[in-house]
Amino acid sequence: MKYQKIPEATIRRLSRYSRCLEEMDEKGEKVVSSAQLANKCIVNPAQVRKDLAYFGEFGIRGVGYYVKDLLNNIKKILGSDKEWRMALVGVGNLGSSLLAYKDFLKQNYTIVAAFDIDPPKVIGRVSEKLGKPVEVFHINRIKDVVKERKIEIGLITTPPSEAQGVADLLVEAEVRGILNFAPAQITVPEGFVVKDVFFTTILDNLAYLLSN
Amino acid sequence: MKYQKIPEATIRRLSRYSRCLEEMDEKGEKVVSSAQLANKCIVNPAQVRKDLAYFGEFGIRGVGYYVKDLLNNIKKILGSDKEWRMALVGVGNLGSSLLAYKDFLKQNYTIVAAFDIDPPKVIGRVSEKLGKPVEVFHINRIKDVVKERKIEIGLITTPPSEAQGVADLLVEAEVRGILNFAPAQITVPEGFVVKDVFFTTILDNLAYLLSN
DNA sequence: TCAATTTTGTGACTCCTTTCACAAATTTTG
DNA sequence: CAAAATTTGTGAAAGGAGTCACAAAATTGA
Ligand SMILES: NC(=O)c1ccc[n+]([C@@H]2O[C@H](COP(=O)([O-])OP(=O)(O)OC[C@H]3O[C@@H](n4cnc5c(N)ncnc54)[C@H](O)[C@@H]3O)[C@@H](O)[C@H]2O)c1
Ligand SMILES: NC(=O)c1ccc[n+]([C@@H]2O[C@H](COP(=O)([O-])OP(=O)(O)OC[C@H]3O[C@@H](n4cnc5c(N)ncnc54)[C@H](O)[C@@H]3O)[C@@H](O)[C@H]2O)c1
Repeated sequence: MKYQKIPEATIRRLSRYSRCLEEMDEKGEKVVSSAQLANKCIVNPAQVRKDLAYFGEFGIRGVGYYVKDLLNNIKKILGSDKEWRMALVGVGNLGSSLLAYKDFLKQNYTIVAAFDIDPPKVIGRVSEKLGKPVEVFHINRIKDVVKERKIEIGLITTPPSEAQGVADLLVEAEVRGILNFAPAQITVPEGFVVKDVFFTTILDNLAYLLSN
Repeated sequence: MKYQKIPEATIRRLSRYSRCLEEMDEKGEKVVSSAQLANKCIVNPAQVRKDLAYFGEFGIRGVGYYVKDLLNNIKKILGSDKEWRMALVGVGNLGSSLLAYKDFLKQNYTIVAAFDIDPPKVIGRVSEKLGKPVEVFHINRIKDVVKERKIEIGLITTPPSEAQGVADLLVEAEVRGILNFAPAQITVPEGFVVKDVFFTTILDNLAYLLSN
């Protein structure tokens, strides 16, 4: 297998396979064929095999894939085998809900600090709903805390007008990955990555499909 | 311009153009070229023109596009010129945050009813933070209320184990569009549409990009 | 042991999307 | 008014991504 550029869609599907394999593993299923996995994930079986083939040969001809083994391999590929430490900026509506999101606990993504600019939200506040509470700091402490807590991903849940400013702070603090929930186009230097979660874009998409 | 199948990516970009044009309009900008719009949206100028050309000729050669006019046209294409009435199912963490999301008020998407299965969340409850409060009903009333309030889109914010069941109820109530936040693969009959918002998929994506 | 069966991995093909490049339309300038 | 400048709309080319089809590898069963 020689090197090729890997399509972004492949990565998205790997994440899907990962979720399905986890379910299968929980059910105690040992082996899965590309056809079964494809069926569960609603894709083409050849697509499953091709996606996996970008990264190696994980299956056994005539048999299929060992669920646990394939799951581990996919996690290693995605980098979701390691613990990712995240910071949340903007402890408002959405931010609070993310802080209280219990499933993060079960997964390899953890919010280890939160930031806000509004003193009432900051002073002594921790998110109580979690087993392990999350401290809320004033935004002006972001650089220190990021360094101290080895934060690698930032979640932006401030109003859109603040998003670029917050992104700049995260970049300055060398947080290389940003997940942006504010509906604003933000730009970061080479070497940094932003992924957007735009509810409205998805709703517009739905609206289009329903209208046509 | 003859009919062609329109790429999904084109629809996503139209939504992006729409957001940018709205900003420009607010700033009072009257005219925009494909190059300027492309620059703002970080795409290729030819892409902008081609995307628009699927639907008609909206520009003037040598001039560009009238901001207001183009914005209206894009909204008409997306179906985001009309009011969309939505129901939210699952008034937990995330659900409450969506109910309190003020920007929905400014936009053409409105949550007009919410549902839950947990009586304490239902009885007499309304979401107070909004100017116009949202009533929370017991899930067993969904069919009536959907009909009565002419609901066209459903938001699923229940635990993943309940997502398919809720989707089935929405389908039965003839809600043709579903926005699913629960990390579970749900299926609906022909003629219905599901869009997923999987936080973990996006985080996996970030993790992959940061690891490689 | 060997034929039949299963299922992977992958080259070739098809289909779809993006980018390029330029004629056509319009405005601006001299 | 004509030439220069601008910018759209679009056919053609290039580039990616998805599907097909089959050889290769492994298992099963007689
Ligand atoms: N609430 C939702 O369900 C929802 C849904 C989709 C998108 N969004 C988007 O998510 C973002 C947050 O939405 P929300 O409803 O939680 O808003 P919110 O107003 O409740 O919260 C915003 C928070 O950001 C803080 N903040 C403002 N400027 C800051 C800065 N410079 N540094 C640090 N913190 C700062 C505010 O103090 C506040 O606590 C918005 O951009 C919104 O458009 C929200
Ligand atoms: N909280 C977040 O920030 C977040 C982030 C990403 C994804 N999600 C996903 O969104 C979903 C909701 O998360 P949450 O944190 O709000 O959970 P939650 O437990 O706080 O809320 C779930 C709500 O659904 C209700 N419910 C359960 N079964 C129901 C049914 N059959 N019909 C109607 N209502 C029902 C419950 O009573 C509860 O109020 C989950 O699937 C979660 O994985 C949440």
